[in-house]
Amino acid sequence: MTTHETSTAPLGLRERKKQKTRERVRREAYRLFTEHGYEATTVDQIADAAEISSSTFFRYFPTKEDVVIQDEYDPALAEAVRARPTGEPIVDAILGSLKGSLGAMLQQDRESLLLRTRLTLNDPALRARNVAEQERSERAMAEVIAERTGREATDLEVRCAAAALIAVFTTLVRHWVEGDGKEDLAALYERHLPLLSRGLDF
Amino acid sequence: MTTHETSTAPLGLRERKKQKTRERVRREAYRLFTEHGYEATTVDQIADAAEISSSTFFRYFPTKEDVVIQDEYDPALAEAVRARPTGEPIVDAILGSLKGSLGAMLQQDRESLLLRTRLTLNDPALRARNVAEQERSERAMAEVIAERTGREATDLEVRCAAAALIAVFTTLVRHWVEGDGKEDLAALYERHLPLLSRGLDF
DNA sequence: TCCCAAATGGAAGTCCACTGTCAATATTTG
DNA sequence: CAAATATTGACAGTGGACTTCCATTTGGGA
Repeated sequence: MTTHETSTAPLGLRERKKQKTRERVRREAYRLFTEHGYEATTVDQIADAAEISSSTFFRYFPTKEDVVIQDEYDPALAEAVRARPTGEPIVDAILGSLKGSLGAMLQQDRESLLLRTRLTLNDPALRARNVAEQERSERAMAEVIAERTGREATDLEVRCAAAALIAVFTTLVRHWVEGDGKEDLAALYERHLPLLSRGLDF
Repeated sequence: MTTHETSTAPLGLRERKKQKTRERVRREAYRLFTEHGYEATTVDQIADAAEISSSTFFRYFPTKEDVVIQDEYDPALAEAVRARPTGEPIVDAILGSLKGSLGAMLQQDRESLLLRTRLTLNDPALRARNVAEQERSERAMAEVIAERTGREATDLEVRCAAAALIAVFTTLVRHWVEGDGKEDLAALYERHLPLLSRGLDF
């Protein structure tokens, strides 16, 4: 499940239409982006494909960049980790979470994750956006670690740990994408995350 | 020393002038960027400040982004690590390098590093560029680790380690910049890098 | 059913990065 | 010094993201 349903009143026709349009625009945008690249695709083309005017496009998305979402798996991960017992080491807690609902989530969104990641990894213009997301992930992770250890989230040690964790995540996802998603992402985590808990023995 | 002097024939007036101009443009660009931000500064303004026409600007720099240099400390680090004894664990090797010429280099470029880092950290448009640099750093680091351990640089384990290292570097530099460079960067490395070698004990 | 507010399309317009051309000027070379 | 060559400025584009405005359409409530 990708979208957070806000507890839902019957939702009139108008709203439903808007939602449809929003989805359609995104779908077409992604299609064009993967076909021709992000930069090479103009807003006009997206608008045409989605059968709206370009002014309407900007009513839905403040900028072209905003079409590219990022439904934050890492914050979701942070959330999942929160549910784990406090004594458990952080790496174990993460791996534990992956076996639960989070793993299912990953499987479900596999296609779209693959697509989006490939885009943000390859298209320079999208990277900036991605970096911002990554920072949020780092902060979220730092907060979880802080909660679990009674330290401050701003503690340099904690920030470093969070950064290292997210960096490994990213590396694994990148590897996974490079292999067209054929490998099992969860297995990659299980195999390589312990590197950080046992220490770099190089 | 920031620029690599190519072994130098007497270098005519024409060349000397070009070099001057190049420097002037960059200097003015940086000044304007820090004053008003990267996006908010137009090429015309830079050209005016540097007293050239905007067409000349583009003769010197293919794109506006290209004005922002990045003299790659991390690859330099990789180089320094190469000089260390092979048996030494990677983290120790890095810390060892910092005490040598690399440390001096950091001190020397302190101001400009501070300036540039602040820029690339705060200005979304510059991040993309930065990310590319970071990837190069990761690859360079991965290669060093590979050399020292007889593994492949493409080994996932190696890539993860390199990514984690660079991530911690970045975190430390960011912290350093946030504190206006008042702390001792080398000391930060010494204090926090061991986190990775002893393992995340959270 | 009728009216209002919201959503849309269309067109014209702004801003800025970047390109192409050409004539003027500066440097080099012989 | 003169001819050849390189560098520059001025100027007029182009393309694409984003804005503004207004007339039209559409959905929702009375």
